[in-house]
Parts: sequence; C-alpha cells; structure tokens
Amino acid sequence: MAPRAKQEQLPPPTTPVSMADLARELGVSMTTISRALSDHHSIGPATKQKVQKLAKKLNYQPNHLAAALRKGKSKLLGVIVPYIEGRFFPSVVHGIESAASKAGFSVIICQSNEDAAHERKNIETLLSAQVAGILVSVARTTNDFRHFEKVRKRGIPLVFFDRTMDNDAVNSVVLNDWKGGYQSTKHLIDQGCRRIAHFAGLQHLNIYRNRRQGYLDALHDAGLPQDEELIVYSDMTMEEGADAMRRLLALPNPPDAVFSAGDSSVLGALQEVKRQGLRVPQDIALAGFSNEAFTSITEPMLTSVDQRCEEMGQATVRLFLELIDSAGGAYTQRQVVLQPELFVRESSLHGANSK
Amino acid sequence: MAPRAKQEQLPPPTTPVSMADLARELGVSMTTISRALSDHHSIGPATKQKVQKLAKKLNYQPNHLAAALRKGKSKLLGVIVPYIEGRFFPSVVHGIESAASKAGFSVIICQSNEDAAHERKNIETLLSAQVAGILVSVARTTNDFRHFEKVRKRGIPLVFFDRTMDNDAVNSVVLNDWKGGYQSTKHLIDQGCRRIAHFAGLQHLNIYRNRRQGYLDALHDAGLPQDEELIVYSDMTMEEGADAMRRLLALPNPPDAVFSAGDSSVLGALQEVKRQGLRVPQDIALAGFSNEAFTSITEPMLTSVDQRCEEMGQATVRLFLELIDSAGGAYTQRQVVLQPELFVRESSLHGANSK
DNA sequence: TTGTAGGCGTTATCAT
DNA sequence: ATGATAACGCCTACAA
Repeated sequence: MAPRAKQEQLPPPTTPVSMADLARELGVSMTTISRALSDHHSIGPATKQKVQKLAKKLNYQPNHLAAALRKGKSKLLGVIVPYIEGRFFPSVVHGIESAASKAGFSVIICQSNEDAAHERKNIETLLSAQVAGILVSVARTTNDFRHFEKVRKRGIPLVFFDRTMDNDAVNSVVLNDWKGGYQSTKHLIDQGCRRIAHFAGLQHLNIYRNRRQGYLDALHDAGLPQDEELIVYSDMTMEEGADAMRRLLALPNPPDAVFSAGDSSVLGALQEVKRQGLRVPQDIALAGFSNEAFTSITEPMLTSVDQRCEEMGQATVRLFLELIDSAGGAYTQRQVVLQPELFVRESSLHGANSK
Repeated sequence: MAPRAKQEQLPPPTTPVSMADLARELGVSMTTISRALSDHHSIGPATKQKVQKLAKKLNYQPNHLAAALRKGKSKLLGVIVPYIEGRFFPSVVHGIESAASKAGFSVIICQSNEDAAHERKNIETLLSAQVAGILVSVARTTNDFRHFEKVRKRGIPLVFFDRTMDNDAVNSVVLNDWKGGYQSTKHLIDQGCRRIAHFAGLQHLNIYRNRRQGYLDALHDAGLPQDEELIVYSDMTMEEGADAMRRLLALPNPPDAVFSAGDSSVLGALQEVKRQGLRVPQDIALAGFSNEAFTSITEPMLTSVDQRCEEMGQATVRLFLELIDSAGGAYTQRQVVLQPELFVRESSLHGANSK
C-alpha cells in the first residue's frame, strides 16, 4: 500500500501550442489559422494544407475551454445517476458515452448516491461546468424538483431517463414498465398460476408504480382477484426477497407464483423456496425484473423482463441531440417509451411436466 | 418509441448572471465580487455578506470554464476505461467519482472499447478538454504507448490503474495479482489438490502475466511440477471456460483443480463439470478471480479473489491528488499496490467430506 | 480594503 | 482570400 517513489528526473513540461504560435510561425493571422483548422470555405487549399501540417507537427491541441467560453456552448454533456453499480446504470452509461462521443460530446458523470441534496449539488456542478445538456435519472429520495426547473430556465436541454418526474411536462426516455409488469404477470397466468404474489418497490418511483399497475391490470383482465395481502413493499434486496417469500409461504393459502419488480429479491425468494425443499416452478413459479446477468445462471434460470439498458442510453442521447438541433428545442417536451422484452426461463415454465 | 411532443410554450431562457452583473448591481468592482465569492481575506465581512446574498438571489453560477482558462488549470479529471460493464470497471469508476467529487473534481469518462486507436482519440479529447489529470486502464490491444508520453510531456499527471505499462516509470495503482494467484493456488494445494490447471488470460496484460506467475510459483514452492499442458490461454469467456474444462477432463490424466484468472471462465467450467455429472469440489475443485457478484449464488458457490475495485478507484484519485499537490508532482513515479483478498467458498473446500 | 487593467485561447464581426 | 480587433467570464498583479 505504501507508495514506492522513483527518483529519476523527467524533462520539464512543454507549454501547449496555441493558435497564436501557429500564426507567428507561418506569418499569417490567427483568423486564418482558426478558419483553416475548422475547414472554413474561404481559405485557400494551399494555406489550409500548410496550417494543418504545422499543427500536426507542433502537436497543436485545440483548447475546448476557450472555444466554449467564446461560443457560449461547450461540448460537455452532464449525466447524473443514483450510483454506478449493478447492471442497469453502468449499461445505460455505457450506451450514453458511446452515443455521445460519436456526436463529439464528452460525458461528465455524477452520482447522486440516491440523495436529493447531493443531486442538487450535482446540478450546480454541471451548470458551472457549462454543460450543453443534462441527462438524469432521479434519486430515490427526490420529491422536490425545483433544482431541475433552474436548468430549464437556463435553456439547457434536460432529459430524464428511467426514473422521471410525475409530471410529464419534461423530456424523458423510459421503459414501458406497465407493459413489463403486465406481460410478466400474464405469462404466469398462462402457465396456470392463479394466486400470484408481487414484490413491489417503493411506490414513490414511477417505475415501481407502473410495474405494480401492470401486475394488477393483468390480474383484473384475467378475472383474478387482487389481494393486497399478496403484495409486499420493500427495497427489494435479496434478504428482503427471502423474508417476503418466507412470510408468503407461511400464509394459510400461499401463492403459487411471484412476480417481482426486481431481480435481487426474486433471487432471494428462489433461495428461500429451495431451502424449504419446495420446487421451482412446480410448487411456485418465479419471475423478476431487470434481466440481471445472474438470471441465466441460477438453477433454475430466472424469468425476467429486460430493460433495454443500452438502447435507453442511446435514445437519451438521441433525444438530447434533437433538442439542441431544433431551435426552440428546450421548449418542447417529448416522451420516448422503450418496449420491454420478457425473457422466459425455467423458473416460470411449467411446460410438459405440468403441475 | 415514437416521441410524443407537447405544445405548451415555456418562457425564454434567462441569460446567466456573471460577476460583471453583480458588480454593476452593487456598484462595486469585479475584483471585490471575485474576492468576496472566493472568501478572500481582504474583503470586509459586510461587503462579503452583501455580495454573497445577491449572488444567491440572482442565482449566480460561476463559470468554471472561464476560471480554468484564466488559471490554466481546470477541475476536470479524465478517466479512460476499456468499457463500463461487468463488475470491475463500474466499481472502480464508482470509487473514482466519489473520491474525485469530494476533492472538487468533475469526472469525464471515456471508453476505449479495448481499442488502441480509440484510446489515442480519448487522450486527444481529454487534453483538449484541458483536464487536470488522466486516470487510465489501458486497452487490451494497446502495445504502443507513445500517446501517453504526450500527456506526460504536457506536465499533466497520468495515473494508470489495474492495467498498466510494462515499464514501471509511471504512476500506477495495481492489485498484487501475483499474490492473488499465489494464494489461490496455495489454497487449492492445501486442500489436497495435486494437479492444478490454470485458465490464463492474454499474457500481453500485466495482470494476467502476474496471476499466472503466482500460480507457477505456488506450485514450485510446494514442490509440484509445472505442466504447460494444464495451462489454457484464452479470453476467458464462459464458453471458453467450458471448452477448456472439457478438454482438460478428456486428458489421460485430468487435473483435480482449476485456478482461473477470471470468474466467467470458471463459471463456464463449473457448468461443464456438472453437465458431465462430476462433483465440485470432490472431483474437481475450482477457484476464480474477480469476486464477481455471481460467485456467491452459484451452486456450489465459487472461491474467488477480490480485486478491491472501489479502493482501487479511491487510491487512484488519491495518487492523482498527491501529484498535483507536490510541486514537481508530474516528475515522480509511484506505484501503489493493493492487497487482494481470497474469498474461500464451497467450490474449493474439501472440508470434512474429504476426497 | 477596494479598484484598474490586461490577458488566458478562441471565434465572430467587420473591414480590406 | 485574409487580417485586425473585440469579446466570452474570470483572475490577479499592481495601484490607490
């Protein structure tokens, strides 16, 4: 752990080369340099060549800061996520970075740590950095949205992804969580399940409200009763999933399936079911949400809803780009809705060996 | 997928408030404003109050770009990773962002996509963004390191993490991969294994070279023969792990254990072993590397070496901060080495039910 | 304790 | 086709 230091001395840093240096060297004006480098039409091909060659030779690096200051618009894109862990947010960020860099934008990443105050600070930081836009997935504890207002007042494009505001007067890219919940529940019903429990997340967040509603609607459409006793609200960790499963199995009339709004909790449930010597899916079928990597390595493998993480990142950037392209961009509000995909796996397939 | 647009018109953006605005409003000079806001000692408490109150009221946001341009030093920190997926890199980035933001730095993140050319572009981008430093984990295909030289020539602190250059004339934070390999192999030997195979990564990268060497040294120290037939080189995907396992099990004299330099491949191996009806660890013991989340949910759970991802991120930032603090910072080369931790789980524990 | 003025590197306007 | 010049917002000698 203790750093080991070397004593060799390196040569002193070379000062960066600026346009003024190139201009002096070639005996032309800075205007010419600037235009030659940005491939302006009013510069002779000969001059253009000369300038660009010298730039390479002297290792000229444009100073984006200066350009941004002058133009009033940077090529920085701010991203705020609750945290960078698990499968979802890293994948979305992956998608965002790829799409953004393709469009010439650099991505500044901030974590709100699921904390509203931190999120407010992130906004300030990004505004100070003069970002060209902000992409955000709101913290779980955020219920005052005034800091986002400030962004819009400044005319800076703001796009929400996945976790958004109640209000739909915003730009957002979300999954059709309702449909995910509906499909998954319907699938369980189609497999013959009649008493389906639900692990629900905090109803504060749009995503968990919608997944629950999809579940309820699927039950309703199938003429099945909606039983609040079968809905367990929690943060949906593995432990909470196991606990919830234990409680449900202890009921006089236990469920024959669980649709969980998260994968961790359904994993906990799976382990609990196995601990009790019951079989999945024969005794109880399971379906989760997020299509985490581990869903295809458990035994049995877990049915889950894929959230299209990477597409979400790309779609979010695309929407941002549309906003800055269209003149009045910041004044419109668009909602992009991605379609979930249900991955049916062993944990919910009664198949031939029926029930 | 089709964006739905709202037509409500929002008020036009307000122009950002600058120091000049505050100065005009209060009838004082910009110097006073600047100093009051940065809490300079030579400003009267009364004035300071007034200025700061007005700043809040008018919603003044400092322009970091302008400050950076003026001072020649930004509060931006560049990070280059091969990709943002799996467990390792997101966790490291998580650690980096937390530590950096605590020190007042914003993180610009770039992906090299394991491609050297892309990595070079990333460097250019970051230099143009005038970052205060660059933290990098090199792409798998990088074998020409001249683009990093350019960074150092500019006097910009450069810190490698995890994947570094051969040469140790750099600043770096790495795991003691040798020790991870050694401990893991020794553990298998202690469990009674005598013919231990190794899934090795590309020897191009320091980390895989070192893990392999640890493996070899542990065998040597235990007086066991080193058999190249038992070492399989690959990219260590799940499929490659399964393939390798199949080949090893088909040997006239198959191994009784595998130490893999990665978790995915050992997972593939586990599945293959089970497919063949053999038992883990009784017939063959398994140990991996990275302590991926799934290692504790497989059956049996997988022994693995933890890489201290988050600490690595924090240590990398800490080293960067030391470099900019010490005047001649960019001229020294320090190596920080983190100690791995072996998580022993069922896949390698012969325990009571011996062999 | 406060004010004046110049400049960081770039781009845009206006002239040549 | 090219040049001179001002300005973006901030910081910091240097003056007062």
